[in-house]
Amino acid sequence: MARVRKTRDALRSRALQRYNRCEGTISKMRTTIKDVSRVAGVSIKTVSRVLNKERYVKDETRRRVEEAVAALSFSPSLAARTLGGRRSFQIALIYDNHSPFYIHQIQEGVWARCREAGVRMLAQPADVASPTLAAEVGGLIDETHVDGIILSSPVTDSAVVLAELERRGIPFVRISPGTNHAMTSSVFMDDAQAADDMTTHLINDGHRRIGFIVGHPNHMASDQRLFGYRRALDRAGIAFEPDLVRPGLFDFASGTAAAEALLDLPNRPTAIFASNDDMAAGVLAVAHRRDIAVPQDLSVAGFDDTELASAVWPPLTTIRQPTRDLAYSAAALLFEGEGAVAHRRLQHDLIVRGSTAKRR
Amino acid sequence: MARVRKTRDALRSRALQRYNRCEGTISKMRTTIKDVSRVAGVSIKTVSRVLNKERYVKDETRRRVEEAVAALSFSPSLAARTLGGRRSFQIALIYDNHSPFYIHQIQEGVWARCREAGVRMLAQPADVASPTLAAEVGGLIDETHVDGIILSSPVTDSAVVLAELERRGIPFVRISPGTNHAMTSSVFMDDAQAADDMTTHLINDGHRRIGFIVGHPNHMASDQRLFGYRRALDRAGIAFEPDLVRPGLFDFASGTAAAEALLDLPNRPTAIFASNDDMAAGVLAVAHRRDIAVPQDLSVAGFDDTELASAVWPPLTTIRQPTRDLAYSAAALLFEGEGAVAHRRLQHDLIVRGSTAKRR
DNA sequence: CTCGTTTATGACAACGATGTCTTAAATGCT
DNA sequence: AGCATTTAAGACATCGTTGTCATAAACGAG
Repeated sequence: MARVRKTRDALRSRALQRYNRCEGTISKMRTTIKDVSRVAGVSIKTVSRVLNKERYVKDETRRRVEEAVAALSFSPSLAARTLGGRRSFQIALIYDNHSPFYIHQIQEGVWARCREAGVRMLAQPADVASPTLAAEVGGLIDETHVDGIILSSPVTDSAVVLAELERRGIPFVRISPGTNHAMTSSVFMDDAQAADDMTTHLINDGHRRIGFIVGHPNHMASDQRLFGYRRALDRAGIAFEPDLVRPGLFDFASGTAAAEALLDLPNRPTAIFASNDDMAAGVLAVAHRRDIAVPQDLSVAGFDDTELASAVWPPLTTIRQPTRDLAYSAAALLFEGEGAVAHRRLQHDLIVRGSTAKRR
Repeated sequence: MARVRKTRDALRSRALQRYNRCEGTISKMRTTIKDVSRVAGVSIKTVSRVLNKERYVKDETRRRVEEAVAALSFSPSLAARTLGGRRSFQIALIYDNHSPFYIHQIQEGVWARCREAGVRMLAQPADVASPTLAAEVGGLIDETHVDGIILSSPVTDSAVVLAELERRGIPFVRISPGTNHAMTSSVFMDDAQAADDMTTHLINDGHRRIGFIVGHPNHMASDQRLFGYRRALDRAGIAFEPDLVRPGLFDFASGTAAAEALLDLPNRPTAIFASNDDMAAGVLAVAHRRDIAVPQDLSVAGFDDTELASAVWPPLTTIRQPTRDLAYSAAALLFEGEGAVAHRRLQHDLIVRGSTAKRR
């Protein structure tokens, strides 16, 4: 007998379970669009229309739905919207950068614009050197269905990542890319011009022997800044001396190492221009240690104008890179871009503080 | 006639559309579990079992499925898993902290543990002062179905947020909470003891007049550190002087302001202990500006051992707060905790660098 | 050898939205 | 008034997984 009724019993038990789940106990079920539709007295599709600000909803109906949404403090499930619809309301920010200050500003800028758009930002650290990077990015896209991607340097210039994104046809914007500027959407500043400006400033202060600390080789901006430094020297008719240029990695330690080398030179420079603030802070530390007065005996300049620049002594003359605004604009481009390739250049500023002075 | 066949025509057209979408053109459709099941020659449910490492799958079958997954480089849709299942494979990290470096370490730690667990981390900035904070957190949970939440100070001590989380019964772990320690899971260090250690170190160096800069009033850790400072003074039999204690906000600017006030005192302190590194950097700047030699004429101590501590001159004597490890442990607790309340205390270290010395 | 377990797998509903199609009502035009 | 068009709203399939249940095969004990 038991066997004969198996199916029917199963159905009954299923209904019972549902009953228990829904009404038998204090319900822990989530609030769904169905609840809203019931309260507002319309179909779920109409609620969906209101949620998505679609046309063809009577003002009166819209009002009723909005009231119901507020009354239930309903937030639609992103998972369901993603699965059913064509948008995921999420974008990813991919970065591989070891300056916490820089990353903080990038995150802040992207996040601010996402918030305005009602879109969630997925912050995704990465490793440009990893052989599986492209696969990871692909996996990220498959898993999350993100609507778009923002790349921060140096991921901006990873050929495999760019190829993966192109292949999938997913919209993306690059922040301060170094390569193939024209082919994809990007926001950037003129790194070469900025470095040129700073170098020129030092030259105008009477410096002739200006040390330069290059940035991380993974970052294309490093080349640009070196290029600007050389261009300014050329224009001023100052011969380029390879000895005055030292490699760095954008971090404090490499800044100190480079500074040691530069200050060990028999004919040492009267000014040192580091490709970012962290390394400039390293230069300051070495100068202090050697009792070289800054700026009297040595001018020191940085680049980026991160919080660090104002937190050291003396505060750094530096280039204000509009990092947060670059990030904000990148997100804006993604949302407004409609898939078209677009570019946005932002202005930099030369910030003169106490770490540089006229040569004595 | 047209009317009579409406339904049938509709069905036909629907089938046609499906045909076009699936096979008519170069397919841009995502790879799904269905594709994997076809390649592996099993049902989708079996693929699901392999994906979730469930029991009752033959080794041979498991192997075949894994091969298919690899061959198609398949990544399951998080949206679908979330909707269909009971987990979302996502947790949220909520913070409101204005020290970029601190946040960076927190993010890094949580992210590292999430990566190991195959879970995505949603970094969510917030504003503890916002009246809508609880609603925003609730909305976040509804939207994303996160499996758990990690709170970083000072959100750790927002009563409305805690109430919202309790009400929903969602697992959460607090990093360095200030209140109700025992009632919820948390990871922390002993802020009072750490401040006591540092103060004692300064006392042992012969200092008697020790200035103290309090942290941001929103952070409970600020009180703890002040408490530790007083406790050490008491034990050493040094009278507490209210004039030597100044308010701060955990940022560079408030550090300089407090330092100015302290160094303006007729009988100025021979050491200043700031509640974090940013403010200690502010003290260093003021000392430099006034030509007060550090550490000869003034010892300066910080707290946190952020990157900043080693990037200023002289490098700061400070407390190494295991920020990254706290964050990592918080995530670990969330994953292993099984809903039970648990705690983890991590050790701090006193890091002696060049900014402090014996009193002359 | 038979019967109860354990192991292994599949069929099918469900999750909570959006997309497509249908239909009714309101509106505009002759 | 009659018809086409626009506006408004609902029915139902669908997205890609997991949960539940059913069931066949393999195994172990009597």
